[in-house]
Amino acid sequence: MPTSFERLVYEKTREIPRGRVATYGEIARVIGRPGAARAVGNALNRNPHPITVPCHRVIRSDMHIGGYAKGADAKKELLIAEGLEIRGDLVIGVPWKF
DNA sequence: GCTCTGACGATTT
DNA sequence: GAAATCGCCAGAG
Repeated sequence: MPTSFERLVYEKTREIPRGRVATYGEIARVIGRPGAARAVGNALNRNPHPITVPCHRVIRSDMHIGGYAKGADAKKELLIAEGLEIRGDLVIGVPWKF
């Protein structure tokens, strides 16, 4: 069951519009836990709402693809399908500002 | 480019 | 319940 911390993570992640991306650090910051980027990744890793939470739009602060529960490759495809460009492990996109 | 260390919350032991 | 371990990380060296 989701904790309050996880709920906040999912809530913010859901606000990311199609074609935009956000970083783990950004999310950690807006939910009031700056520096807890790892905890955010942990929450998304056990994403209990794969349908409503587009966790594939969350990438690393250096614009790298990072990881993905279903495989980084699938994450790339999803981002490409939303109109983003991926070069190697780099995501060429506009970071979403909460 | 890589490796090491730090920081945070969840899970496991 | 406390300590150890893990994770889709971040920043410095």
